[in-house]
Amino acid sequence: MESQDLRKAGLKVTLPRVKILEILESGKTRHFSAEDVYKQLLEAGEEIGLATVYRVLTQFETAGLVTRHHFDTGHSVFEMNLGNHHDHIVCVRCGRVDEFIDETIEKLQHEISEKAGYKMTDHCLYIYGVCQDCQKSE
Amino acid sequence: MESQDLRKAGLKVTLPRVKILEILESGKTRHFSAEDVYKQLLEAGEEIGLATVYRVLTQFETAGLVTRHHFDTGHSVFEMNLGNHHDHIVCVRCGRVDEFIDETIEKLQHEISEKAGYKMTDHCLYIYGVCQDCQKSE
DNA sequence: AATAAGAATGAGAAGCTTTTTCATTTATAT
DNA sequence: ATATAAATGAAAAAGCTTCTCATTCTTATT
Repeated sequence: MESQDLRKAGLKVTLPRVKILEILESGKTRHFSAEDVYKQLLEAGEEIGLATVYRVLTQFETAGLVTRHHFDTGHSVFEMNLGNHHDHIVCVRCGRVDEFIDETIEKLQHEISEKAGYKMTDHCLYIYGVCQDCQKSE
Repeated sequence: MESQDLRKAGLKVTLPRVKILEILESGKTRHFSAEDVYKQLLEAGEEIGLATVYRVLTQFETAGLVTRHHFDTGHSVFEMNLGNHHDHIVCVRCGRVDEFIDETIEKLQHEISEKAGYKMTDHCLYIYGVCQDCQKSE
């Protein structure tokens, strides 16, 4: 039950928060802009304001439920935290996002951090490019 | 002479472009927001509009003279390309930025792009951590 | 169940960074 | 010197995100 997640995060169980959590967990996609979430809410007949969507997503981020990615496409993208780390490859034309994981790169990052004297806390690797579909329609 | 760089890039040699290039090359800092550049121009007594700063920086980016970084701070940061591509390791405490380059990672990124069907245009790898100084003063 | 207190929400305004518009100015080739 | 196409400045607009504030809802307490 999602309401437990909300309670654990110290958030009251309200309709907007439950609905947004449902969408994020629905699994249709994994990466949502605030606008994406807002549209899905409208389609589902829920009259929830965009401001609330942003507020709730920010709260979810603070609570560690979602991660916010700052892609170069100009808007933020939110993603449920499912515990499995991965990096992103983003289409600069259509905004499509794919995921990948490369163990070699992961290891190298730790080595690099050590060499530089840093205690690594996080990292993000974004590859930008033109996806297959967008290459066709050039 | 900077004007040669501009000509090579197919850009007319205009006062705004020369002045902005000078600032970027001044070496006081390596990372500038558009606002940073704009302020330095004002301090230098140059009446150059912010719109022009953005335009010129974007042109410089297209021309390969500068690289644009989308940090999580909400605005873009520009940096002169000195021919040496590198990635960034950022201290989450003090904001210190170090640079590094790892050829293996570079190669792997290209391979990953191909596998995913993308034509890679760019990438950015940020490692976040606590730098040596900040680890001491914990 | 009813109530009180505080938190959450919606709608719109506002804030920021960045881009666009358009009349005017400027660089460059002739 | 002149024509022409590009560049510029100022202001408006765009796009994403946050803030304000009156209203509504959740939750703990009667």
